[in-house]
Parts: sequence; structure tokens; C-alpha cells
Amino acid sequence: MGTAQRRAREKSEIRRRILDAARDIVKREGFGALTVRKIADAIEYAPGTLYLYFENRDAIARELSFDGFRKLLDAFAPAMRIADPLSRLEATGRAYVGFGMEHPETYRLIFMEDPQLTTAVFEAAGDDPGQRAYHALLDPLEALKESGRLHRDADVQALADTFWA
Amino acid sequence: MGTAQRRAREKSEIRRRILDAARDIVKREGFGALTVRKIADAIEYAPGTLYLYFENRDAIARELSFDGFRKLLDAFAPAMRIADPLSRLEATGRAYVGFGMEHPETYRLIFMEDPQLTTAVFEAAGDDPGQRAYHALLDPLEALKESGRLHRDADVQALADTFWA
DNA sequence: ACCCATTGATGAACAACGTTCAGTGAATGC
DNA sequence: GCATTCACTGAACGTTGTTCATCAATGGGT
Repeated sequence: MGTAQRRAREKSEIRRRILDAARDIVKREGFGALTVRKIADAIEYAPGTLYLYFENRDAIARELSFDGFRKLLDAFAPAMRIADPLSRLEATGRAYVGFGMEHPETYRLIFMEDPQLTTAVFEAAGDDPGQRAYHALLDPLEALKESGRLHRDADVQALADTFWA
Repeated sequence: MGTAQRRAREKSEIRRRILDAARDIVKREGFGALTVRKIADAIEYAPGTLYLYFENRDAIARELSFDGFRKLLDAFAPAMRIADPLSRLEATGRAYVGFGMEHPETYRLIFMEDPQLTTAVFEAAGDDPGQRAYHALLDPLEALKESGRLHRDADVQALADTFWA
């Protein structure tokens, strides 16, 4: 009876442990040091076992990045409910900076360690968390532009990067 | 006598062939497929030989990226001589787009294939070509902002990314 | 209570990678 | 003509991601 449920619980439990171990490694040694064998070591499993839970190494990295974006999106949530575009932008920017201050490791994880994924966000189709977080910043700027309050040639993504740089 | 000069000439000739072969591979198969062995194959040398001309694989990739940025900077040059910030910005943006249209392979090479280097540009110290190209876009926007013609919260790097996305 | 099928985990093996280095053979300078 | 320098080789090392035959245990069906 309950065995199927227990199995499912164990399965996702191990997935979680894999991701936790992977996150640890990335935070400590950077994305480049994220190795299948190193993760396996950390959770005391054989390397091959990870492939029962993830398609490949990239799938793990992607999941890690998505988790980070989800966190970022959560941080944006309150700001995004503001109606006025200008205030919304300011609040979002503030949330952005705040997030960077409060979770520096996650911040690094998302934006500095795996550029492949960061740029993938800008091209990605669909509604992954990265895409949504990106639009959280983009959207109010475009609203401002359309309402004529921003110069027509003004650029939209720069705020984020200026803050961040 | 002249043998030393001939040697130097041959040496840089081979460097050039390595970079050409590398560029070909990146354009055809992407940065991920840029392999020391593949370059060596293309120029019909042994893998180890490349290490007589470059410190390592990354040095080759970096050089490739720098070359691309140099090209981009050349494309910016005329626009950057314009005094008025607004016109300068517009011309620079136009040059940027034009560059993307005219040299799509180089464009991809710089901005889409090796995100590691692309983001490195934003942090890099010193005056490498990438840094300078970046400032070519940033500078007029900041000038605009300071002169009060752009909204105080307006963002600076977004133009580039909007174009490019 | 037994058996067998399903399942999770293993770890050896493979191909490809970057990088190193003892050796080779030809060109160079005396 | 000889010794030395030089570019080059290619085998080798360690590490990577990934696969797969094998094993052990677990859990239902009889």
C-alpha cells in the first residue's frame, strides 16, 4: 500500500539531497567545480546513481539555477503588485539590490557562476523562473517608456546591470 | 642573420593559423566544441604543439573573443566621435545593430557563445577591447542622464540588450 | 513460508578532454 | 663536419560525463 508513496518520498528526498550537495559545491568552489563525481561523493552514492534522478549534469545545474531564480522572483513579488510603473520599477530595483545583499551566495549562484544559463534566460522560451524574473525588471521600464515618461531611446535593462556592476 | 626574423614571422603565422582554425570551429559548431585536439587536427599539427604558441585552451578562446571585440570597437569608432550625447547614443546603437547584421558570425562569437567571457567583460579590469566596447554604449547614456535629459531612474545597459534580444 | 520479479544502487569501463614531457629529426651556427 | 638548438611529436596522465552488466534487497503472489 503505502510503499509506493514512501518510495516516491524517498526518491524526491534524494533529489533534494543531490541538489543541496550541488548547491554547496557551487557556493564553495564555483560552478566550474560542479562535478558529478563530487556530488556523488558528498552524498555518498556512486556517480552512476545520479543518473537515476537527473538526466545529466546540466539538468542538475539548470535546476539549481531555476531554484535561485525562483527565490529572486519571490523577492520581487511584493514590488510587482504596485500599479504605478515608476514606483513599481523603483521597488523592484530595491528588491533586486536587497536580494543581492541578503542572499549573496544565491545571487552569485545565479548571475556570476554559470553565464551559460544566465544568457540562456534571455533566449529561453516558455515561462521558466529566470524568464519571469527578467520580465519583472523589464516590464515596468517598458510601461514607463510607453507612457512617454521615459526618453524614447532610453534603455531598459541597464538599471539591473548598473546596480549589479 | 635574417633567420631570426623569419622565425618570428613563421611563429606569428602559425599563431594566426591556430586562431583562424579556432574561429572556424566556433562559428561552425559553437564555443563548446572548441577543442585543442580539433584545432590541432584542422591545422595538421599535434595537440601538444599548440602549447608552444598559447598558454592553454582558454588563452586561445580569450584571444578569439578579444579579436571580436576589437572589430566591434572599430564599428563604434565613427559614432563615438559625435559630441552630442543623444546623437552619439543613437549612432552607437545603430552601429551596434549594423554590426550584428553585417557580421552575424562575429556577433554570435562574442555575445552568444562564450558567456564566461562576456560576463568577464563587465568585471574585467584594465582596458581590454571588450571593456572599451562596453563603455562605448554606457558612456553616452550616462552623459544623458547627467545632463538631465533622461529620467533619473532610467537604465543604461538595457538598450544594448533590447536590441540584441 | 517460499519464490520470483522489480527496483535501487553499484563501480568498472569508455570516450573525450586539457595538459605534459621525454624523445626525434632537421635546421643553424661555429 | 659537428654540436647545439629548435619545432614538433605522440604517448601518457589525470579528470571529466555517461553507460551498462551485475548485484542485492525488497515486496507481493501463491
